[in-house]
Amino acid sequence: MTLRNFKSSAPTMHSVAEAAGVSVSTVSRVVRGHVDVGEASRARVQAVIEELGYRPSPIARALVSGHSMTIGLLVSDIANPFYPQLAKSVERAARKHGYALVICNTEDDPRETKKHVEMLEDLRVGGIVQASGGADDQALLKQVRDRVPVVFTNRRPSVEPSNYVVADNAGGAVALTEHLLEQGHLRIGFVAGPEFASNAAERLKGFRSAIESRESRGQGLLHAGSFSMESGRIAVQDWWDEGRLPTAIIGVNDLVAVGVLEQLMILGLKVPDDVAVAGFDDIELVGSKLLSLTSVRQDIEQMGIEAVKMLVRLLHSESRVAGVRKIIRAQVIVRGSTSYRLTALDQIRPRGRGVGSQL
Amino acid sequence: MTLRNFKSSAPTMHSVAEAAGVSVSTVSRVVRGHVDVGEASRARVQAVIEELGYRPSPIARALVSGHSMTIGLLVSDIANPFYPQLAKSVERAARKHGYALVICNTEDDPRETKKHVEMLEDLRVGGIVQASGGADDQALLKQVRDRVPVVFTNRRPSVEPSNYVVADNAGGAVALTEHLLEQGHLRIGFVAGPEFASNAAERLKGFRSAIESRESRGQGLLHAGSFSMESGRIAVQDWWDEGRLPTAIIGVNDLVAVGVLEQLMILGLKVPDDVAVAGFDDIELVGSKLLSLTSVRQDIEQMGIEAVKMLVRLLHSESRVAGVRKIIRAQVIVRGSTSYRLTALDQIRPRGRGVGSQL
DNA sequence: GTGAAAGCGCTAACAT
DNA sequence: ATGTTAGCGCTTTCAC
Repeated sequence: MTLRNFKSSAPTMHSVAEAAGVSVSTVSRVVRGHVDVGEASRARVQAVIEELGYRPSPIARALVSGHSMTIGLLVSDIANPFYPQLAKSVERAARKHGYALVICNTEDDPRETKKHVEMLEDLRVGGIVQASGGADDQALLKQVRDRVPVVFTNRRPSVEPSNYVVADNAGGAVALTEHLLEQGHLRIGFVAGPEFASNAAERLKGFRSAIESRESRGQGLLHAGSFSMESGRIAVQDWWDEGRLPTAIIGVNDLVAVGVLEQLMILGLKVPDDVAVAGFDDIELVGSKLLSLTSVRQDIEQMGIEAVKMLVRLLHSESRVAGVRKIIRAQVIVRGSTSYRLTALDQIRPRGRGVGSQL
Repeated sequence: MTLRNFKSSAPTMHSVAEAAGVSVSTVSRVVRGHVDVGEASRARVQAVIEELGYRPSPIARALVSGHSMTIGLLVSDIANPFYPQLAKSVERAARKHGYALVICNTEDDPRETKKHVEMLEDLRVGGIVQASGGADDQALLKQVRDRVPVVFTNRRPSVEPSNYVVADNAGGAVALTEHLLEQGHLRIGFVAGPEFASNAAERLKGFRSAIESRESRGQGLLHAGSFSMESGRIAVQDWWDEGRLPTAIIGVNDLVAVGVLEQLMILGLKVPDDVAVAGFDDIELVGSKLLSLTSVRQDIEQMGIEAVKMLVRLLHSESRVAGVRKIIRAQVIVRGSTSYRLTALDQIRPRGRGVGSQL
């Protein structure tokens, strides 16, 4: 009834304790589900918590414990459709484990990465999922030392030992290239990605090895590029200008492949009749009949789930094990862009070791 | 040199103070750029900070100040291409003001929204950008009371007074419909979105008013739907089955329009010859020559920037003003899907009051 | 089983 | 201009 008892701010542990007639430590125990609490107290505290609508402060918790229940996700470009799909999965999985997600755009710039990681450290994140690693993987690990566990995904890290979950990019590329060879293509073009991105490198490697295998009589053409549509368009135009357009073109990812499709259309060429086209990732869009793009599918959702699972396991294991890896299967989804026999009916060609060694 | 001085953890304000031979308050003043600090001390402290690589703890700051330098962004579905574009812009703008961004997926579910907002409150975010408001706008404002400023965007909130920055959806819809009418279309279909989404409602309203204007001799057809491709496909199929397919179809957003395109293709119909198609948002993808979709562009980047700007202004103004609004111009980007005279050359038809009253 | 007390890294009076 | 002190809301010994 006193005037000074005016505080209308959010209930704290203190106010709960007061209202329940116990000490804050008891409330703390109840909140954390500790065992050493009498039934009577527990019930009373629970009731008060309910009544007051008390919610523990994650900030205070983070300050004292050194951990916020947060995970950081590093992506090069959230506007690239692949990443939102991954982010969605990671967010879901993280939340299932009680973690909130902070997404950071690195733009594949080491300085940006560094700044973001500093911020994540300051936020006392429980762990970091790096989905767009590159040349600075080493620096990242050095920066966080053993303070924050890191799981790489999408792109295999360039440093060992490290924890990662990536798709069998090379295997997928081999399967895809073989599919194209089987279709009778002899001149196959590959629009590559940036060299610092290991997924791009592995896809290229798989392509090369398939082309160079002794059963193959195919010839490979290469064009440098990035992960953008623009990159695909440029490659096609260049090849066209040089008068040596391949009869089949692989984009290092679906965005590039879409760029390829676009430029081919502009040139008045038919897909797959004149040129077959395929990509990687099987992002949602390209499965549409409008594009009907053959693509190497990596289960993006599974990748996100596994990455979080790995991170959480790392978090809970006191020993800072490093070197946990998991390989996700990659399978070729054959669609109209590489096979004109296909109309409504798409085929699936499984592939990849899909083993997942677990140290 | 003592053994116990082993602590290798991150430098704190305390350790900086010690090393610089001053008190923590002085360090705090230096860090915050306070004026009342002697040149000598300031220099010494700066040097030590540099040397130790000290970074202030945002968590401790948040605990004492009640604010983390964070902004929450609520979106219905991060995998919908519109939102990553918005998120990117919001993140950039937020960071420019020193804020980090936390993205939350509400799935247009009030319960999810509520839970996420609770989390954001507990995180002591400086403000919230709600990009997917709906029936629960009222509840959201009630939940945060005056604790956290909220700016609505994309969808105009259903409650007044409130702060928002949205596009001139109705105006854009009118302009788009008029464009279709000018093209000679008399039966125009509109695939609507969920009723709780005001942007969808306003687009429909604009469509209706254009159709019903006295100059128009057009007839409007309506099909209920959501914001998904599926929604567009179903509408087309239904109309087709009923034998009353319009000669022009507007999707409530680009995703729906793409679904429309897809189903038309499956039915073997030509765009724009048999049916013209248009959408809203002008997301990056649909500008591609592959789709060449006519769309009502709202400057997504500008929308994000303005939303953050508004939020920051709200944050800095002690008075909790409510009722700040801004309307973004909407313009019809005419492409091949509604005009077969167009090939490489796209036209722009500006529209919208584009005023932006500013209370 | 429960409480008292120290302290996480800061900011903000209030001294001086 | 600078130092001292009291918290912010919690967890965590350590007593009892």
